[in-house]
Amino acid sequence: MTPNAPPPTAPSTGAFLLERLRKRSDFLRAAKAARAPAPGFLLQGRQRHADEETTPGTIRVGFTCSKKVGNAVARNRAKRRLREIARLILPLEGRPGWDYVLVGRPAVTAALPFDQLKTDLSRALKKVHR
RNA sequence: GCGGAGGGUCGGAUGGCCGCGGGGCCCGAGGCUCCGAGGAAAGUCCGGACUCCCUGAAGCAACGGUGCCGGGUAACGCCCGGGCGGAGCAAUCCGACGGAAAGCGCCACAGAAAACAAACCGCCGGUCGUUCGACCGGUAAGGGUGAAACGGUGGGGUAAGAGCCCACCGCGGGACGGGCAACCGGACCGGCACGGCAAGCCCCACCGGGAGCAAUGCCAAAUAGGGAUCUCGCGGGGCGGAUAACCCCAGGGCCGCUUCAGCCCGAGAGAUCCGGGUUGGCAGCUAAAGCCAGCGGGCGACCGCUGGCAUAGAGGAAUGGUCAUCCAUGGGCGGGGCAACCCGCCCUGGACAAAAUCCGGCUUACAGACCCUCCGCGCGG
RNA sequence: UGGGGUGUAGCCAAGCGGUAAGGCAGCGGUUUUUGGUACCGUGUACCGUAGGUUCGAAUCCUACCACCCCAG
Repeated sequence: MTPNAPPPTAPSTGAFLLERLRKRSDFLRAAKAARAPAPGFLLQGRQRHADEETTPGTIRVGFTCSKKVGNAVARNRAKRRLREIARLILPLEGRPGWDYVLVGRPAVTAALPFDQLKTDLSRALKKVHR
């Protein structure tokens, strides 16, 4: 009964520390950089400059769900799902020294199957890294 | 049983794996353990608590709000009870419900006339006149217009009419009685005088300083123009040796105005101290006019006493992701049964809406389930 | 958290108690060989939604909805 049941995909080791974006200016800088649309969300990403006062080698990530996504319940749910895929995928496939921003979309971010969101994030990351 | 009225409660459950915020413990990387959204957390429409700002008190003015009466409350525009008006057979529900004889304003079109009495067609009398009619006077019953036309119906009366007179109804006043009051009843009197709109201005009564937890306080870091305190000094006159003390007279400023009280300034110089905006951290920050139970008072809102409980505190903002089973819901298939329905399997899939300083209300949204009380009709006893 | 504003035809809009201007666009016509221009004519409004006040509401009042802006 237990032969499959692989270990969970979450990296318990924490190869790279995830940090949260908190300043508006960081979000604005990320918005001007490369972007990769996905069915359930929009990914923005960029490599930080050396002169920015951040701990190098960390991956930073932010989440945005505007009023277009819906009311507070819908926005919170979309942000939680985005946060969850970021927690599962970014430590494995993200690049240290980069900032990422995930933007929620109305209806679909909360409705798509969870596995599809994860594979979409992997694909979008490859696109942004080019 | 059918139909209806009012009120209340709940608003998925359990578990596995991986996570999030906060508290506590372990020496630490890290681990263990406990707690972690709502009845509306919402809209931000009212009322407060709490902070900071503003010389104080009284009166006036302005502005804003409330608006039948009484009570409850920290307070309210909320709640309870009562009155009045309206809807309903009823339970019950609804009502911005003070004042139009303080004043101003408005009432389109139609109509003779729209608020103060008047008179277009009429009706009646008189004069003139061949008829049609003209003029003078009386009248407001009839006609027509309008949302609204100056009491209604009947009778008497009259030249024709009219509260001119009478009866009933309406209206106004009202001794007296009931009620804390709103208000209710009302002998009797008046003969009709008083159109509507105050969610038009307004009048009356009552209430109200301003800003808001991004308030405000503290700490640390890095940088330029300002303020506070103290000392010296400071208008005119009197007294005096005196820039001292005391007294008198002035000037300016401090709440929108006035009065009273009070305070400050009034030549500058020196010394000391502080602030402002930026970034980060800490506090404010969760014990709340709190919740539950019992007893007592009150028609009730609610109040009092006793006992018990400790119940989210984030800060680009935690309370989740995913899977399984069950429950509610909807659908399909099969079986049993006359039927209502029952059993099994499969699929579907969970109302509204998420704390942001806290509390009392209001308003709005809400799949479904359950409970209590009452009313009408039918049937049975 | 607090404050302010807007909503009228497909678009821009006036009107603030008495039955909804104007312009652009649209449609039809005249002029032109045709198109454009010019001229003439014409349709289109539950006045954001729902109640209320009033004889009468786009206008006044109340609640709600949507959008926009401002301050710390």
